[in-house]
Amino acid sequence: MKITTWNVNSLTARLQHVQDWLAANPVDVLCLQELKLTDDKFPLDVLRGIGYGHCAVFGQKTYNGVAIMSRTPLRDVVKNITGFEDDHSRVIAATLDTPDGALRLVNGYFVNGQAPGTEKFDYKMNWLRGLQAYLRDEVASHPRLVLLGDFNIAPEDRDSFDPVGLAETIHHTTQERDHFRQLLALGLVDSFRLFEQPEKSFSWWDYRMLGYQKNRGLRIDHILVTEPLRAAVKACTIDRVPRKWKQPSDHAPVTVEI
DNA sequence: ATGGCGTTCGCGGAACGA
Repeated sequence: MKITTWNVNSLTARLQHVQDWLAANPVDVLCLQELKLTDDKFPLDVLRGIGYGHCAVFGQKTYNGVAIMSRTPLRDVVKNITGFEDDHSRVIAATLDTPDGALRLVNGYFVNGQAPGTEKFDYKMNWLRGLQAYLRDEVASHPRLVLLGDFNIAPEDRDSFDPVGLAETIHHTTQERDHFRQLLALGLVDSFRLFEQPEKSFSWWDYRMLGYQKNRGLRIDHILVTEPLRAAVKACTIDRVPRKWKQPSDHAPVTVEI
């Protein structure tokens, strides 16, 4: 079972890349962030045509928007964070039935937060508090749970190309990293760090300043799994190939094999 | 670096991203 997270930075602009990537990487589930389209514009016919006919979609015009695309049926879809009022479409959860039992998927496009001291950063902190409370309940009721998406947090110094120069800036602040650790404390593990990984492994690179070419990136897209799944995780990899394509998303897809 | 680059909306340039 392969499950992928990918911030596509507009599904409209990236639909061909999604199709091309899935043709080469026929994963079981693809979780998308930053759809930047409303539900009625979601290209279900195209995706059904390439084998992903089971889609849970939570779109929004221009900004945000998340979806779970699956080869097999999804059930018990929940949109946004239960108990946290939010105007943005940032979270969608669904259950996938597998031969090994039910798998709860929680796909999130975490708040960016702009910079510490701004209203957007305060929103990020409140949002993270809401997510944590929600996930405490979700983890309790779903032993086999995967939390994945664009976290907009570089959890450790090794997840940034410039941890010294960018210390305490957005994605690197102590407050954001505390929130990441608190998610782990709910009983989740960062699947990427279960394996030996190349140094300077990142999932996002700035479009500007030759960010990708110089590997000036951050690892901010993550796949966390609950403890009962830990032993079942076979691999977690970042695919930099589509970042080299023409007009790419600034994020790379991250895949876990369970 | 207050930059750059890309997407959206909409038709100029602002908002937003990270």
